[in-house]
Amino acid sequence: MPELPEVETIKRSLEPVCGRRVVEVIEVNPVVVKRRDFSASSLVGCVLKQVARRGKYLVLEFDEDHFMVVHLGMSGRFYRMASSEERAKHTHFIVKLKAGEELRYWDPRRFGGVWLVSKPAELFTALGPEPFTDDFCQEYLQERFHGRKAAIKSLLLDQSVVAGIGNIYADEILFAAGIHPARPAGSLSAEELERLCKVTGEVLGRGIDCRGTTFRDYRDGNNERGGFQDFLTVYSREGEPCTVCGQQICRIKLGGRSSHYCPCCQK
DNA sequence: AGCTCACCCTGGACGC
DNA sequence: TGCGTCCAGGGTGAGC
Repeated sequence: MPELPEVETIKRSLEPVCGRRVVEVIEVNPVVVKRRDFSASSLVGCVLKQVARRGKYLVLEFDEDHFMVVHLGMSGRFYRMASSEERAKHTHFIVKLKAGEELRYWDPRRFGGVWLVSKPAELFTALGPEPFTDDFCQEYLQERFHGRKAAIKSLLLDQSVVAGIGNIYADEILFAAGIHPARPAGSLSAEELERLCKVTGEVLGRGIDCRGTTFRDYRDGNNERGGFQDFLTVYSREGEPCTVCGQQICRIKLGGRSSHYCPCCQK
C-alpha cells in the first residue's frame, strides 16, 4: 500500500536514472492511462529530467513539458529493471531507457494509473498541503477541522486535508499522538492538533528512513522490500499487546477502513 | 456541505 | 483437491 513514505522511497531510488533518454514506450495495457495530453510514443527521444512526488503521486518530468504521473493505488509497483529480465504478469506500462534498462509499472489490482500530461499541477488542485511543509500546522488543522464531526482517522485519509497519508500511517500517527481514531475531528484541542502535526512528520520520517512498509506488494524503485513493517505499533496488530502498556490492540471499522488502536493509550 | 458507503479489481486466506 | 466466499484498500461518486 504505497503511501507518502513508499512513494518518496521510490522517487529517491529512481534518481540514478535521471538524465537517461527514452528509446521506446510499450503500452502493454492502455487502459491504465487515465489521461493523455500527448501520445505515449512522443516520449521517445525525451530525456528524463527529474523525478518528484506530490502526495502519493510520482511525477516523472521529461523534456519538452512531457510529464508522466503515476499513482500506485494499493498494489502497484514502479521500478527500474534490466530490459533482459522477464516481464511479470500485470506489467501494464514500460518506458525503455538507453543502456538496456527500463521503468516498469506493475499493478495486479489496477487501482492505480498513469497520466501523460503537460501540466501535472492540474491533477493536484484538490490535494492538501504536504505534511513536511509549514502549511501543515496546528492553525491549519484547527481551521479545517472546526465543526467537523467526522472521525479524525477519516479526515487524515482525506487527501484534500493533507496529502500522502494512507491507512497504515494514519493508524500509526494517531497512536503516536495518543488520539483515538473515532474522535470527532472538531473535538481535538489545540494541544492535540499541535501534537498531531509533530508526530505526523516523525512517523512519516521514520517510514522514509525504513524505506517504506512492505506487507505484500510494495517494492521500491529497485524492486526491493521496505522495512517499516517491523516497527509498526498498531496496524495489523489486532489482539497483540501494545508496545507501551501491554493492552491488546483493538480494531474497528471507520469509513469502511480497518482502524487499529490501543484502548488504553489513545483517548 | 458533510458524511457514509458502494464500487472498481485481484490474489490470497479460509471454510467446507 | 477444489470450489465458493470474504477481505484488503485509494480514490471517486452516488445518495442521504
